Amino acid sequence: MESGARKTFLRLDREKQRRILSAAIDEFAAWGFHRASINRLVRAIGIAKGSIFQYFGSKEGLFSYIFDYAIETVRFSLKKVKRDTEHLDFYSRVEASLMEGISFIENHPKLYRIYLKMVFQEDFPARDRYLKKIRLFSVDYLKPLIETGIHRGEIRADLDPDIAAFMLDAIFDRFMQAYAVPFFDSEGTIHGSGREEIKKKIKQVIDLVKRGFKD
Amino acid sequence: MESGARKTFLRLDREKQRRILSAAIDEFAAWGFHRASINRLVRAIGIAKGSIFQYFGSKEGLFSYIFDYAIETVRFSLKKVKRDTEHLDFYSRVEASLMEGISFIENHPKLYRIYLKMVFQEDFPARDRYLKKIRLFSVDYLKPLIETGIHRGEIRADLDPDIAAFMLDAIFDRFMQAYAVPFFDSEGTIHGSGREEIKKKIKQVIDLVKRGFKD
DNA sequence: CGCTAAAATGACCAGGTGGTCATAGAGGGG
DNA sequence: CCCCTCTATGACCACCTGGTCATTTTAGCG
Repeated sequence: MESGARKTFLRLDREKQRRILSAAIDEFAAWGFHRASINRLVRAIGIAKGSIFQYFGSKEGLFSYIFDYAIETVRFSLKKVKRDTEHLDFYSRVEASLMEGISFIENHPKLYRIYLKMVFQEDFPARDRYLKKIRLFSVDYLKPLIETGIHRGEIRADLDPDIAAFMLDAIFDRFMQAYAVPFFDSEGTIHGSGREEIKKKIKQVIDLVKRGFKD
Repeated sequence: MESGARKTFLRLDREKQRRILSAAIDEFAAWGFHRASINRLVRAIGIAKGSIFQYFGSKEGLFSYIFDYAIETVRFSLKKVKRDTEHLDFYSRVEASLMEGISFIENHPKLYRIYLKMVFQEDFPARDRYLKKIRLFSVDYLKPLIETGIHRGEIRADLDPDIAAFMLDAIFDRFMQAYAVPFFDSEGTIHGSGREEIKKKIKQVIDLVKRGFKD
C-alpha cells in the first residue's frame, strides 16, 4: 500500500528521480497501463531494465507510485479552492472549482489522460483501491458544498441534493473531458479554447444550472 | 470499409455465426480490443484459430464487424424513438430518448462496455472512423431536437443551443454510465435500479433541466 | 464411387511481454 | 591497498501475441 517505491529509488538524486517519473508518466499516458512497455521506458530513460524493478518492484508498483502522487496533487488543489472561495456564493464556488479542474488538466495533461484510461478499463490491478480514492471528489467535496448552498438559501430547499450532485458531477466530468479530448466536445466550443473563453463558457453553463437550482 | 466479414463467414449457418459473434462480443467486452485474445476466443468457441482469420481477415476486421453492427442497432432504435415521440413536448422526448439509451444498455450491456472502452483508448486502429459515426448522436440527433423545441416555444429563445446541447450530452452520458458502471453512480441511486425507479429518476433530472431551459 | 472446390485445421513464426539474477562496478572506511 | 555493501546491468526465461499456410477434411455433384 505504500505505493511501491523502494528506498533505492528514494536515495537517487532528485534530478534522476524526476527524469524517471517524467518518462514513466509519458509512457503510461501514451499507452495506458497494460500496453505501456517497460522495455520502451528504460530505453527512453537510458537505464537498465533491472533498475526499474529494483526501484519499484513491479510495473504495478511504478504505476501505483505515480497514481498516488496524482491523486494527492488533485486533492491538494481542490482543498485550496474550497478554502479560498469560502466567502463566495455557491455558484461562484462551483465555477472556481471547475476552473481549477481545467487548470489541473492544463498543468498535468498526462496525469489526466492516465486517469481517464484507468477509469474505463475494468480489468485492472487494484483498480478498486484507486477508484475509492477518487470517489472522494463527489462525496467529500461536492456534497458538503451543496449542503452549505442549501443552508445559505442559495439553493432552493426542495431540491434533492443527490440530484443536484448528479447534475454537477455530470457537467464537471463532461466539461473536463471536452477540454482534454476533442471527441467529447461535440459542439466544438471548449477544446482548445483559451483561459478567458473557458471562463466565459463555464459561467454560461453554471448560470444555466443556477436557473434550475435557485428558488 | 465493408466491416471485415468475408463471404466464408456469411455462408455459415445462422447458429454458428451467432455463436461466434456472441463469444467475440464477450471477449472484447471483457478485455477491450488490445487485450482481447484470439487464442482464448477460439478456445471458447471450439474452432481453429485459422478460421477466425478466414472469416474476418484480422482481429480488427472482427472488431469492426461487431462495432458496425452495434452502431446500426443504436441508430435504428433512436430513429424509432424520435419518430414515435414526435407529437410529444420537448422534455418528454428527451426523457424518452434517455430511457431508450437505458434500454439499450439493458439489452446489450456488453456492446455498451465495448463502446466505453473504445472511446477512452486513444491508441486504436481506425478509432477516428468509429468516433465519427458516433458523433452523429449529438450533432444529428440532439441538435434538431433542441431546435424544434425552441421553434415550438418550449425552450426560451435566448438560450444558446450549443450550451443546451452540451448540458444534455453531459447528462445523457453520465446517466448511462452511472447505470452501467457503479463507480459513476456516486450518489448510489441509479446503478441497479429497476425500470420504474429509473424512469422516476430521469423525470427528476429532466425537470431540473426544464427549469433552466424554459422561459 | 471419384473428382473438385471450398473450408477447417493447428503447428509454426517472428516479435513482443514482465520479470529474474549472476555478474560487474562504484564508493567509502579502515 | 583490501574489503564490504549497495547499485547497475543486460542476457536470459517462460509465456503470450496476431497472423500464416501447407495439409487435411468436408460437401456437393455427376
